[in-house]
Amino acid sequence: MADRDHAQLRIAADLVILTVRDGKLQVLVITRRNFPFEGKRALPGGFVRVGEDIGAAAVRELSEETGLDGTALRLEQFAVHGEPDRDPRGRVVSVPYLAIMPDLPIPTAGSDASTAAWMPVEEVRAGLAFDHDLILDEAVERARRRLELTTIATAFCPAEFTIGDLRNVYEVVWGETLDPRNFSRKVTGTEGFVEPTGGRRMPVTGRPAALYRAGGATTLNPPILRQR
Amino acid sequence: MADRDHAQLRIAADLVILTVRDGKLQVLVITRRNFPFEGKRALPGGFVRVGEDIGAAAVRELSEETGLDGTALRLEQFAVHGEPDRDPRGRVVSVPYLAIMPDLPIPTAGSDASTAAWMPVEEVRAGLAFDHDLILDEAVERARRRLELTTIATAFCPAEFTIGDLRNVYEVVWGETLDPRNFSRKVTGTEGFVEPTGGRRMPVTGRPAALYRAGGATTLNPPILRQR
DNA sequence: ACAAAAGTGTTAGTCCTACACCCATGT
DNA sequence: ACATGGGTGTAGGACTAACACTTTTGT
Repeated sequence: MADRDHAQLRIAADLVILTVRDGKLQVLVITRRNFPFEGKRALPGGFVRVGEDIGAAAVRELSEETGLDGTALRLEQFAVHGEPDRDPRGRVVSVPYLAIMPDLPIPTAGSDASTAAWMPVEEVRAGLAFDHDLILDEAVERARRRLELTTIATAFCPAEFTIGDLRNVYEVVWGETLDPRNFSRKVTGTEGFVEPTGGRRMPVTGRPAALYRAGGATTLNPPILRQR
Repeated sequence: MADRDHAQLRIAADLVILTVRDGKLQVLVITRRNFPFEGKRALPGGFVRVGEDIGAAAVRELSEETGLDGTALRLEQFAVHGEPDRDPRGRVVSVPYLAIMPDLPIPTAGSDASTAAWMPVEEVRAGLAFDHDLILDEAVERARRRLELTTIATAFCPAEFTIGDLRNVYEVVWGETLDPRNFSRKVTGTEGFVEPTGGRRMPVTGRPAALYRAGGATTLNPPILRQR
């Protein structure tokens, strides 16, 4: 019935951390220092330890490889990849996590961390180690859907942001332009999406924009749907 | 860095197979014959073999335990559970799959299969082995969302069905009643959701209903949203 | 004739889109 | 004054919910 020869089976927790930076959707990647795919870019992540929870492993690996604090992020797990030959080291089942964060500098922490960097999703596409290109694509599609139905877009923004900042997130992630007037109304009219802080921000030129912080709601009703 | 003591780590593929039967949402469960939780109900599933794809293992276990052919089902993988102590036999990471099928009798195939049966979700709730109650809840919530955005409801129905049958699926899975008139228009007005077969079905009493088959579309645009 | 289920018409409301227009600032 | 981005008003269309009403059968 159950076979016992599982010596080589391991679980890896991998992370797709997305941000909007320089007007582009960017992903946090590291450069591998070891076999296999040495020198190639890959998603941050690593093996789950004995007795360690998978989500905890994701947070730990993120910290070790990039210096970021994963406990502050909403990590969302999505579909695993476990094809028997996806890793030349043996059977490795990858459990991927998606998180979204504002454009912060990567703390160039200790040993491993020096190679972590933001890279535009378009640039790394088809260039990552393992099946990480596929995992990245699935994460991006998931993030796009999440913008439709949840308030996660605020996670791309700093603590205080303008409606224009938020619209920029949607435009960059979806790759389409939105009407600023209608978007503004839709966001401010949705209970719990954003709350005015009372502050304002002066643009280089133009009328000052009101500042907002993320509201308490997590789901968006009605949803903000993409054009099809 | 990576530790090597993974002797006990195994992957299990578990299945949540849902149907609508006797006006209730039902799930396919087996009765366990072995340690642990012997005699308790559980979701069908079992350990992935060396060199075996996880999805293939799900199909194989479904066939072994229930006699059903999983290749005919759209299996959809959702969030894994890998807490270190979720299985008394050691570290087992469960990869759950959701599938939806019409109300068919369970083939009482060979040895293991005799215990497989449909059970109403409400009746098995809080009574399953391992953390299968939790996995079931997540699967049901996922199925509910799928009805909103995809044409998956037709998978609950036999090859030919009436609009009333389809409405009954929504009502049972969502646990709310829908207006038959508006539902009928919404479904027949959505390109690719259902196609008329030309046939009719006579109810016990009342006007005959036109028969339909599933159309080619998989996503539902516009979606059919639940009341909030 | 009646009950029951299927299906059509209609109306009022909500939401979305497009775009004209006004607002507030730096240069 | 003018360019620029922020924001409001508004009209037309699409979609929805609610429900009166008609159709088609078995008894």
